[in-house]
Amino acid sequence: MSDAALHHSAAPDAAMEPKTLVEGAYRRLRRNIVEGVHPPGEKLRVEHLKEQYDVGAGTLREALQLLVTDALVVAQGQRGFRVAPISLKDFEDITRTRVLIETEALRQSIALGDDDWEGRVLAAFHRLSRAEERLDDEASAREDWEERNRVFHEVLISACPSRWIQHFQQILYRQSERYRRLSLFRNPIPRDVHAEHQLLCDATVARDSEAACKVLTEHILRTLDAVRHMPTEFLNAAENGPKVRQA
Amino acid sequence: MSDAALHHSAAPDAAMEPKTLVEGAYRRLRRNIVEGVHPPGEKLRVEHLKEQYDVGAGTLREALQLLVTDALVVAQGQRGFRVAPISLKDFEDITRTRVLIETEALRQSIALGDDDWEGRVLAAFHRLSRAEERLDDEASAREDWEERNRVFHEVLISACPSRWIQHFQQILYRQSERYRRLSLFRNPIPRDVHAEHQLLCDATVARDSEAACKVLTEHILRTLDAVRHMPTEFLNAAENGPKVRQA
DNA sequence: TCAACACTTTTTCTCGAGATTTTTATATTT
DNA sequence: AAATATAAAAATCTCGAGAAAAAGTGTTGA
Repeated sequence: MSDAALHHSAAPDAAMEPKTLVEGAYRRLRRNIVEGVHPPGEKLRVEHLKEQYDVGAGTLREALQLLVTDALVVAQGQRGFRVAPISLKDFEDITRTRVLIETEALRQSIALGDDDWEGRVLAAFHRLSRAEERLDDEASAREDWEERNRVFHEVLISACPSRWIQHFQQILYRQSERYRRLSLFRNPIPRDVHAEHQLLCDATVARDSEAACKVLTEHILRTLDAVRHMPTEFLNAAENGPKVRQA
Repeated sequence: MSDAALHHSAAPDAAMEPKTLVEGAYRRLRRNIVEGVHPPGEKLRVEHLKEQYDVGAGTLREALQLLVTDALVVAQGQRGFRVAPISLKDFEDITRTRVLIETEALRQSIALGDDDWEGRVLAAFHRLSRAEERLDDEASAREDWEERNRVFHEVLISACPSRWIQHFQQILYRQSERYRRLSLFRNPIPRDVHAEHQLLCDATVARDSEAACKVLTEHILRTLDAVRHMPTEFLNAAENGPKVRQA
């Protein structure tokens, strides 16, 4: 279970702050891996990272083990840890599975969401739209956009009562984000993304399950295309070797 | 990610033996939790368990963290670890999500499986049937049956190319098994389970996706009924612990 | 009787150091 | 020069001890 326990977790995870050093290191590490600070395939040497994250070796190891089950880090027998590698095949898998999970979640959400949920959807969409307007101007807007995009997708399915589906959605979204951030390293976020979000928001509030799921599916698949057109170096140069070479 | 990393893991996890003490402790702990040796809600004190599992405190903590992400153990802030509690609501969620995941996996498996896969399905079914015959006679047959039932379900979807779907299926199957073992603590395995497996096997080898998924869905839902008719003490008396008072 | 406070005990959390294993570098031989 | 073998270096894995926090216990006072 990522950070918040699957059971009895009232508040969203990002809100409450870590109660333990392990959890703190876990979150910072996870963020840095998703954001590409630790690129795919990079060797994660405990001796070096303990200084960078300012925790003991054992503590850092525990945080790494948490990331192993999240599939963001792989543990190789007795040869330490390493950032999970990436591949087009893996991202295709992630994308298809995410479509399966997230459309089902949206379906349930639309069927069961109340007026309050509708309000939250509109609010999240509005916040996202505002961030999209600022994308070209300020450089720092990218981080805002990423955060608000995540929240928008989360709110969309927040009326889905299944904790497990939401859990799997979180895991897959994080995986997707890692790929997307790589593909958007140069390419800006295309204009029509906003239009897609608009359609998705409209169909959802109109309680049109089929239309909403259709839009969501295309929306998710669009990211796959972006990664497909990504320079191949990004995907294969990930198999970083013994001598760690920074990107 | 349970025990085998999601990426590049050639052999099934149960086959290869642990390369590290952490992984060994992780597997033994997981098995004991699924089998109910550590009942739901039980406090998992590191100081006591380190002797039972014959490893150091830090090592045991790492193993526990792995189980946290598997949702078999919950970590409570600074109040240690505890076996994940159970509830009928949770099991309904697990069951429905499992239907979603496992039917999709079966669909893909049927669509893409080759002759070799068909053979493995028949072989797994045969082994399971033999174990079912011995269920009444020998007492030790229960463990055999559990193992072969798991393998049968795994083989059914083994031709599904999605690593992520298989990963989620594994997690959910383990969760289900925990509940099933509780519900079967007294009640024996009913006779008609064999008939269901037979139907499932036949429809699968006949490449009849719709029929196979229908049978599989009913098969999974049947376990939910069994748990529903379970004495309520099992579900609520789970909040074990020294002198635990509910919040 | 019950609540609040201080004290003791237990448990968790964290860190640093030693033992294996893997990896790198060097030297020797064919 | 290539390949094997030996030695050195680095990193991992593991354990036990100390600091921080929680739970438990008993006493006092209204």
